[in-house]
Amino acid sequence: MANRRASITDLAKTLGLSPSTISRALSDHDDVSEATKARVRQLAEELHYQPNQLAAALRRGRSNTLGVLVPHITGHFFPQVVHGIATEAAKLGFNVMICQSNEDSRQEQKNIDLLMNSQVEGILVSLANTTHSFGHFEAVRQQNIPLVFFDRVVEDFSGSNVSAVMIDDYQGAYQVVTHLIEQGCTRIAHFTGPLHLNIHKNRHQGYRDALQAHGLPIDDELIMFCEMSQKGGTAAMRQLLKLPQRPDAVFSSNDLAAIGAIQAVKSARLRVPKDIAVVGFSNEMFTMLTEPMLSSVDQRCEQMGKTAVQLLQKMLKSGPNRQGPPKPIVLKPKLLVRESSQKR
Amino acid sequence: MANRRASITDLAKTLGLSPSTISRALSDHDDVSEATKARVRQLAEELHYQPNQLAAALRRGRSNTLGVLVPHITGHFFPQVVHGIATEAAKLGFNVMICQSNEDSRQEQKNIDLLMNSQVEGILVSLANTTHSFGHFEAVRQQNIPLVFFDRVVEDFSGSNVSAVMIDDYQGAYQVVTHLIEQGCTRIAHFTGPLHLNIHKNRHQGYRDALQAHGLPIDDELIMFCEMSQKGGTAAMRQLLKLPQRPDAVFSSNDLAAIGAIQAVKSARLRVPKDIAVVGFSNEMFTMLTEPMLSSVDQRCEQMGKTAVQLLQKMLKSGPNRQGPPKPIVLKPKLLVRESSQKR
DNA sequence: GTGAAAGCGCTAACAG
DNA sequence: CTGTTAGCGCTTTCAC
Repeated sequence: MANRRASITDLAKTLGLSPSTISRALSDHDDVSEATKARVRQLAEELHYQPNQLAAALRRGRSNTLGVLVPHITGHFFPQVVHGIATEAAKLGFNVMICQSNEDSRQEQKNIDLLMNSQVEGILVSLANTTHSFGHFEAVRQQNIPLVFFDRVVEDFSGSNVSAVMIDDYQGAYQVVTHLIEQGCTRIAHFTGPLHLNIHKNRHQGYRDALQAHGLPIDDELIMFCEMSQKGGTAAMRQLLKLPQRPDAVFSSNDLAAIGAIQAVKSARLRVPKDIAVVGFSNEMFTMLTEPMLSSVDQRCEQMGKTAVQLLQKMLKSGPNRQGPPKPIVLKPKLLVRESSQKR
Repeated sequence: MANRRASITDLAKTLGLSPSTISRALSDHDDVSEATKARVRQLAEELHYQPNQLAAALRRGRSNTLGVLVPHITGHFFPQVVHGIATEAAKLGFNVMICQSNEDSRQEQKNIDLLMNSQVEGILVSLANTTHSFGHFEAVRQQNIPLVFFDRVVEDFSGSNVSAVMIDDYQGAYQVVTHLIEQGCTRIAHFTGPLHLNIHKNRHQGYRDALQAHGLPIDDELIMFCEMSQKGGTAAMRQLLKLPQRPDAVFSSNDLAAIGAIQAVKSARLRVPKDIAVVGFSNEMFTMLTEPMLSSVDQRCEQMGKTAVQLLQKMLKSGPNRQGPPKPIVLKPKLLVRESSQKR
């Protein structure tokens, strides 16, 4: 019963015209008479004609589709970025095909192949955290398909059609610590995850440099390598509270651990921010819900998605023969000061 | 410089074989000799041959792609569902094309067209909240493209290839209220949004029926039509606390308003759950972060996505000529009792 | 202003 | 086991 859709050939036959004319009329080509266009359009309407993008794409060699590959679509960050990507892509007239690597390098590779097979015109990728070799991007580079890494990028993978969008974690951390110092804090602790991950490395460096720039010592005692979860934050804070001289502030590399810290402070009958100020990182939705509300750093997730698409389009437009690869774009993060770090 | 990809024709020429043989070899067809297959595969490997899905899809008449249309990819619910969809689709060998309606009926319509033009094999939709007419789904139905609505469904839109996946809001609400009653609560308030929205209507009805089933009166004073935000919840709670006889529990139709209620209770120097028990709805991530942790109802978002894809595949397999439309699937929600509603 | 013809890359029926 | 042929639906020269 499959009601086959009307094709250009069908329209052509019905109107006694040639397929070429129909095609031209539908794409509002200049050299088709208005009269003909009108007839064609009307019949198309009547028959609910739907152009077959597959065929058009095949013929044109352009699919009008962008490929997106993210580790997953859960949590806070990736959905937001994907939202930014989808929105911007739609605005520029691209379709979007989305794949998840599930943090698995093997799946990442398969999905890259899949996207290339699907003839996407460009690819946006955030790396799986298990990815350490980049052979699968070699093919993309060779085919000169524009490739934009975002957030989790390959630093030493360049090419005339490869670029990246990141957020300046260093800068964000630096701002946080400066802000805490301005609030009068002098013993500022830092919660961080493993430093082989870029985000932690950079945030940590921002922390150190900001302290030094303001003439404050770096006290290893105050640097906690902890699991960046609520529990991890609570545990780390408990330990800090046992120090002979406890800290007067905590900068946590994410919001979850910051919340954990706040809870530990509270249950030790101390107050945030009076006794200990706390700042997180990422501006998760729940930062507005805690008591006190948590200061944090906004990562401009949506902006990142949007920027990545724009960058891709720029590469698409200029073609691969421009002067050198496009410069990576580094977004400025935004410190949001809320109750948890405002002493007065 | 665009390094054109190797095509089947290229392989054929190089090996002195016909395209058909190459095609068959690559798809591991039975009637190609192992020797030939080996040669073909090796050359394909060497040349980094990538099959052109567009061409294959056009020829086969099957694109292997599912279309997804959601209001947006933000917040908690939709990203989760999309994640479920993407994961299950990948498992079943489908690509996924994702569009956002931005809660706009007009965009919804355009995106439906887009998906159909892209020759998707099936469509998964959650309606924009501004959609009140359904003409744009008419075309989908006529073309017999399997269509699955999820969460926000069209109730009176049926067809041999149309179905739906929902969650049983009524049941969830009923469970909540029963649980509160079992905790000894007798004056249970309800925060709800406008009742023309299905989710609110059903949750509200579950509330009423559970009260009645346990012989408790329905007190209009305790039913608060409020903005379902944190602020809205706080405001509503403040009002309730002014009543001569205040409630001993609140069932909020979402988590955000529930958090607001908790904050109001706390700042009135009353205790949750001792004085007033609170339960939300949706099991947002932040329910684990509040003090006390918020009891809520899990909507099985990922499961919903997964189920929707499975349902779609079933329709795809059985074809449009089965006996009647597939039955809508109603998922059972899961009450999660946490601190905010446990009296002992 | 319109038509004829060719072909994007692949697959499937049919023939040997 | 392999090749020939035809064509999915569309666009785009090139003619008229």
